[in-house]
Amino acid sequence: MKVEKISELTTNRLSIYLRCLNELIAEGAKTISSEKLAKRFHLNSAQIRKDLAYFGEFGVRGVGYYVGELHNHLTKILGLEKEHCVAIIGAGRLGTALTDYYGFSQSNFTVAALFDNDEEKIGQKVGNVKIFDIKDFAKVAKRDKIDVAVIAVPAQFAQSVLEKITQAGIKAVMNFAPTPLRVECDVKLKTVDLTISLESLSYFLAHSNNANGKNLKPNSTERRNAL
Amino acid sequence: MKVEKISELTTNRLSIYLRCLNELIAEGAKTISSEKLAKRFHLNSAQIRKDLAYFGEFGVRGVGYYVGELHNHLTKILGLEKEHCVAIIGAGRLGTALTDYYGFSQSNFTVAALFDNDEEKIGQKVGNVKIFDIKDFAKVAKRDKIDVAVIAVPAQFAQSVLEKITQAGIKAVMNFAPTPLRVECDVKLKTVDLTISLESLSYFLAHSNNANGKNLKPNSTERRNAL
DNA sequence: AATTTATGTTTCAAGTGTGAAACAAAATGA
DNA sequence: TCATTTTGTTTCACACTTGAAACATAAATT
Repeated sequence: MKVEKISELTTNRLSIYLRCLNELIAEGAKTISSEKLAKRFHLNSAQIRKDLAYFGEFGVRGVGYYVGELHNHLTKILGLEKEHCVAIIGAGRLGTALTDYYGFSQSNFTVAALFDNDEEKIGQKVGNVKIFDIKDFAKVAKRDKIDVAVIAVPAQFAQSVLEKITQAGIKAVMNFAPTPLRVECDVKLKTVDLTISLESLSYFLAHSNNANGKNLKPNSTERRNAL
Repeated sequence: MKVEKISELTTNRLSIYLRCLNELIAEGAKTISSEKLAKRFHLNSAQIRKDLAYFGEFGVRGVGYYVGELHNHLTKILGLEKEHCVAIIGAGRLGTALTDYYGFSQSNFTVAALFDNDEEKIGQKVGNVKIFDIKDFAKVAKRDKIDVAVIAVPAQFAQSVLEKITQAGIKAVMNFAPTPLRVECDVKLKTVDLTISLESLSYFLAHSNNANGKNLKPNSTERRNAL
């Protein structure tokens, strides 16, 4: 385990770099310099080098980075060389939608199980994924080697679901319930709050008078989100 | 239009406060002090007062805030007193899932139209929402008074879709395509990148050795996302 | 009228992230 | 061998957010 603390913004950028490399590989590029990478994908070359330098010396001075090699390094750094098994808790609209969301299947994340407390739903299937009783979470999670959980239940149940799954040993959780959750520090929680995002758009619409001229500078918080 | 620049983190917190007030209203509370609000919902009382003070004097010294009144103020500030009409571009899995996602219908956001370029899909319906040809976006958006667009198309088409909808006058866009997009400054773009979030979880799993003791301090970036 | 409560407002220190600049080191090519 | 390219690394200034502290102000209560 690396002891230096690496900012999440840094690791988010690693994801971006990996995507860029995928494009370059598809084009057959062999090497790329930080400068060219930055130019092409609207990034910052100094930051690319700094981000990568946290994890080792992957480049060759005078040459740049070997595309395939760097891709492998980033894949390893991000832990994407192994398959991750995902459980989705909540077999409602959002949960079932996420179950066959191409974004999961495309990458190294496989949805292995759905959970709900509705007896009508338990035992049914969404695509190939079976719906289990949330009471059996610990057992099923262990059996199916679940290492990532997605919370897609109504806000009022989210905290208790979170506690249940962390007690079962899950260390990585993505939360779609529009409520802040509290977790112990050895558990990683990512909350995706669509309500806040929508209301943020609404705020913008309410406070922008569309009279001012356009300009192309992207706004800074969006830049942070995007990179 | 307020001229002071208000941080997006501030407006995100306004959304949180609004949720808290909804709970309090449901319980029949009439007034609440910033201190009690903070204690109960794990917020910071000084920050609550500061955030609210950007927009006016809503509290009563010696009393606190009148719950219903503050709720109304926040609703207005966030522009949630009017209905917003949402168009979703991309009638794939994610797009159709979002279409009947309760999170949209519950609030003041109504999905008014779906768009796609697949002739098989055009003309069909998802729930009550009709799927239109993306070529007709400008026309339909004007007719149905669309003011928010959601991009749910594959990454490689996202930028061109974005340009099409901004040319039609849309000023608020939520992007689910896993790619950074460039917009003009008078357009608000929120990118929700589930891939980055997942890979961030993967990174955490790859770099945490689960040997260290637990502690309850929430990690700072999650706190920022949640509040 | 005096006390209490709690907001509105300002100020400040601490932490974090960004991006520019400078430069040594290493590899390539002429 | 020498010049060029580009990384790896350090340093610095700038900006932003947070949260604490201090205090005046206003309302309510005794």
